[in-house]
Amino acid sequence: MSLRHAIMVDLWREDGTGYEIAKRFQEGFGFSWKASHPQIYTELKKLTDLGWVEFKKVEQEHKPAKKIYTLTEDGLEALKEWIDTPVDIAPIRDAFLIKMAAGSLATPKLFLEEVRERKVISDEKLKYFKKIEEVMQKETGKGNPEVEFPFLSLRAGILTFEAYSHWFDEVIEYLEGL
Amino acid sequence: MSLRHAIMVDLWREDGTGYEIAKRFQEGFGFSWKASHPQIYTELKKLTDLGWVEFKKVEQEHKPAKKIYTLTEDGLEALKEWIDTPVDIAPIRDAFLIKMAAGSLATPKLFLEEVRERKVISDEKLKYFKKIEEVMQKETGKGNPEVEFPFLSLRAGILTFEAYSHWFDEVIEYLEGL
DNA sequence: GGCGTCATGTAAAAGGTTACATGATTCC
DNA sequence: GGAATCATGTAACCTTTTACATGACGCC
Repeated sequence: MSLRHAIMVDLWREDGTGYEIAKRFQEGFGFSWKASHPQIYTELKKLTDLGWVEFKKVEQEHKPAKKIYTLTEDGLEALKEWIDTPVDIAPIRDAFLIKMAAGSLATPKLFLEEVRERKVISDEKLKYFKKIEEVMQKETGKGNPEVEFPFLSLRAGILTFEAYSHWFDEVIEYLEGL
Repeated sequence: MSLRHAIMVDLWREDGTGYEIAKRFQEGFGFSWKASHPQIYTELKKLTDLGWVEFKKVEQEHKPAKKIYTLTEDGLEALKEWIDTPVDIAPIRDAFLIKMAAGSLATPKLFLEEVRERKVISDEKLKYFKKIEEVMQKETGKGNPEVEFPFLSLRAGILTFEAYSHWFDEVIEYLEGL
């Protein structure tokens, strides 16, 4: 049940509508979670029933009304409790690694194309992360845990995407030499 | 629907019972997929109905009868087709990264403990991967695609777990200095 | 006229986990 | 006596995705 807590952390950092949360999550939410909008609306309703979040309805002209959600005191307590409880290690489920293991069954040209595309996308993400890193390092509040922890979370993304980048190079080198 | 293809790749590499496939998958199946036994038995039934795998029933003394599954010709064709079709990039869903982003809400002692435990487990896995790597490098058939592709798949595991190892060091250094 | 953005949701289907069920053997 | 290994499966539940549904505005 980590979606619940991912939403709570997101709201803890900044209030927002379901729509805004969904947008942040589609881009990977601080590089750590992915979720779609129906999932988020459903979970926000459950969290409201629990009293862990609450919302203010805001009418808008020329736009549909929106609900701005906030984490409650109870929600913050529940979140702290969750953070102090160890979580399971995330299972690896990457279909591309299955394909790699059976790469000898692939049409080499198509496979090389897919690898190259992946490297481009992966490197773009890495570049984006590094840009954020730079901004964070210049930020006032350096040394402040509320800046340092998200920074470390970002570092996980940077280090893993750097690893991917090197891996793609190894794969491309092999495929080009075939 | 990657579980299906993960099972097919597994059977393509070596015939086996549902029980054996489940065992390999619990350990991460070549570091790329995780699945539980009810899921595998269910999928094997579907694959049998499709004619993509078949089994021989083998009676055993002092042990329950077992079904040894094999990939069929049709199954191999379907697998090749899948491999030539690009797959989506795997979403990141790591609850621990959520916790990291909100680490300032944690009880430092408990958090540091969890990170240290994770580093130990992660480094053990890395050591295990590196042992396999060594064995593979000495293997006859070096240069053979059926050895090289699984090797590259393993390399993905090694590079990402090395990245994790460095990341844990960064995190531990910060937490110890708090 | 169609697409993208803002903004909410419901419903059905697919994918995955956990609990239940059985039963013999071997090892501590 | 209890736990682990081998070997199969079903059923209930939870999680996630995809499709459906609505509606106004601005842009090309």
